[in-house]
Amino acid sequence: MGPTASGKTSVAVALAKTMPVELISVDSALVYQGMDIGTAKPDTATLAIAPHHLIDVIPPTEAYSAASFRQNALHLMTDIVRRGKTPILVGGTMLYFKALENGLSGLPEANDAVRKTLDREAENVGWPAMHERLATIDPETAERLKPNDMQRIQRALEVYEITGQTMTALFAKQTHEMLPYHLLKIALVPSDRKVLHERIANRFEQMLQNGFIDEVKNLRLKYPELTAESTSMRCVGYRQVLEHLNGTYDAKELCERGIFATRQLAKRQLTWLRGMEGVLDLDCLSTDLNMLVSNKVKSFIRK
RNA sequence: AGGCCAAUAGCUCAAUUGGUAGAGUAUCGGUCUCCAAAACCGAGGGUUGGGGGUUCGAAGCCCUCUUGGCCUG
Repeated sequence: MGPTASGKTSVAVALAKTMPVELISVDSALVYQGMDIGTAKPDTATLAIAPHHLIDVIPPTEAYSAASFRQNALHLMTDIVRRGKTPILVGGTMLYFKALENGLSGLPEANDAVRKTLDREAENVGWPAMHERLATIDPETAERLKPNDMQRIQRALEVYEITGQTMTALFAKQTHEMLPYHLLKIALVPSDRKVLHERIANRFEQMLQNGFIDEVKNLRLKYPELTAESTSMRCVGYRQVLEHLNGTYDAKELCERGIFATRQLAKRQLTWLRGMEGVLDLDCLSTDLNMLVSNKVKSFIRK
């Protein structure tokens, strides 16, 4: 685990070269086909040497989710273990890690039609009013949600709409199933945030030079139904490129905003990592990082 | 060289025109159970370009300096 631009891929590839492991990507953006430059997806040469599961699994017009990830990852892990290898989960989508480890309480899956209906209602009355409505249905959930937290209010209402039961009731019912694996949790965190910020800036500028804007243009041509609201187009960088293409701001501002958005992403990822139990923190700026990780993993596998 | 205009938070800009400086954004911190590279919440930050003056009181008036822009020569 680690924030964006912490060097997870290179560590994972180094591991894959020297150990009987298989890599599973834990990344909500790498799942999209055709989104390569802006997601800093490992290139084909790298993927040939060190294959990653769960990369390029859906077109950008579709939506992935924590639940899909958990399901896919569990199947893959079973297969990998059967082949006598150790699964290595590499990525920065912390909700996916959490969903994998703790399960998801058997809530109903997302329902596009229900969400659209709720969206339309909210457009008229506003989310605070929807929040008030949730308070009459499921006061406990409403209590922990802010009136503007549209995504979670919508989810809570959606759950009720589909099952007729409140989220609170469903949480109480379901005991989380244990994950049948021993986990070694390693986080790559920077000892100096400034250095990570520099890396982020350099990497984003590089992406622009490598044709990031053209990548987005081509995606729009190939999938005319893509909009700014599409889950895939809400990814860091893609959103900003779209806004730039729509004329909201110039190239210089695109670069700035892309960097800001990436820094904010990294910050949120670090917040997750700080709150996680039993995580081994390693400095991603350390020069012998590969060796450090490799030693930890080796001794873990031996055990 | 002379004239005019501007200078306020890291950045872009407000301040009923003399009553004691606020927004957006950035930064920092946090929340997170099927969109999570998402969505949301909170915090810090300015001796108002420098110096002097007028006034009970100056971001706003006067003088001067500095910097930037425009105009004339």
